[in-house]
Amino acid sequence: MAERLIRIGEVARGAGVSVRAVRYYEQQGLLIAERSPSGQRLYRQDAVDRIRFFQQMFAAGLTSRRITELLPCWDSGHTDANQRAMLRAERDRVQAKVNDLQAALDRLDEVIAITDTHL
Amino acid sequence: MAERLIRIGEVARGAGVSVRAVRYYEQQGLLIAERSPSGQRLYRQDAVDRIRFFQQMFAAGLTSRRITELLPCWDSGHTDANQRAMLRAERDRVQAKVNDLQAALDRLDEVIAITDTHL
DNA sequence: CTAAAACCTGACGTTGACGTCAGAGGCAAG
DNA sequence: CTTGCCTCTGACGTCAACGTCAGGTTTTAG
Repeated sequence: MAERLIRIGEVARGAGVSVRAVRYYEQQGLLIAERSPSGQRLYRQDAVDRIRFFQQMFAAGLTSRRITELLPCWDSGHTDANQRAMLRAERDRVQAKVNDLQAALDRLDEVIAITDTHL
Repeated sequence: MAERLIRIGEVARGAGVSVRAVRYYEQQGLLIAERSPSGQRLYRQDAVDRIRFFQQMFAAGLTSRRITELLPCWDSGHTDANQRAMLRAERDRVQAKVNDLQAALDRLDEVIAITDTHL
């Protein structure tokens, strides 16, 4: 059977983002949609997963520009030297951020422990 | 001996931030400075450590407003119920962020491993 | 058939932590 | 004394990922 296409509202609800966000992703070249004869955007089911993936990368601090540059790595599984360098750079950056956050978390836990002592 | 006071440039260099940033912290109520007769800001040595601490909290996603609300917890070691709730909320938020970042990191490592296979 | 709900394209507004520029004063060295 | 760096107070600019509003079309439910 032909693939069932869904409209933007369903995609947004499915991925837990706003309709505006989905349009924004298209504007940034992250997510291309087909169009119905009347001009409405039509998506395949996997658009939901792609958006969830975008959210994950956004949370990791990657910009939409960087994601567009790295999308072929996921879609084709192949990379050039430049993309590999970017991947490693982002990986290292995220790793450093995890370390920073963990340190901050420790300081928060520290003061929580101290103040709880005074109960 | 009386405490040696330093000017804003030295503070900024010591903490690795811009002079503008230090002024901004004062504007947000994070860091109060004495003033010289001519109006220049004068800081104690520990201002550098305080700024490093601010940077750590900023990196963890706390706003300057939230930090001002929680500063007494560090300065006095005492908290009220409201502050304890905020501390735990921030701790949980940071913990969740660490988890998200770790998941993103895993996905990056995943694609790096795959693309390295194709060398 | 009609009204509500969903969709469309601009386009301006928001938030936080600063960057940057303008114009003016302050401070140690030579 | 003047050169040059540091500091001051506004105040507007920046960036990213959307939020929000306006004004109009389309789809759907009854």
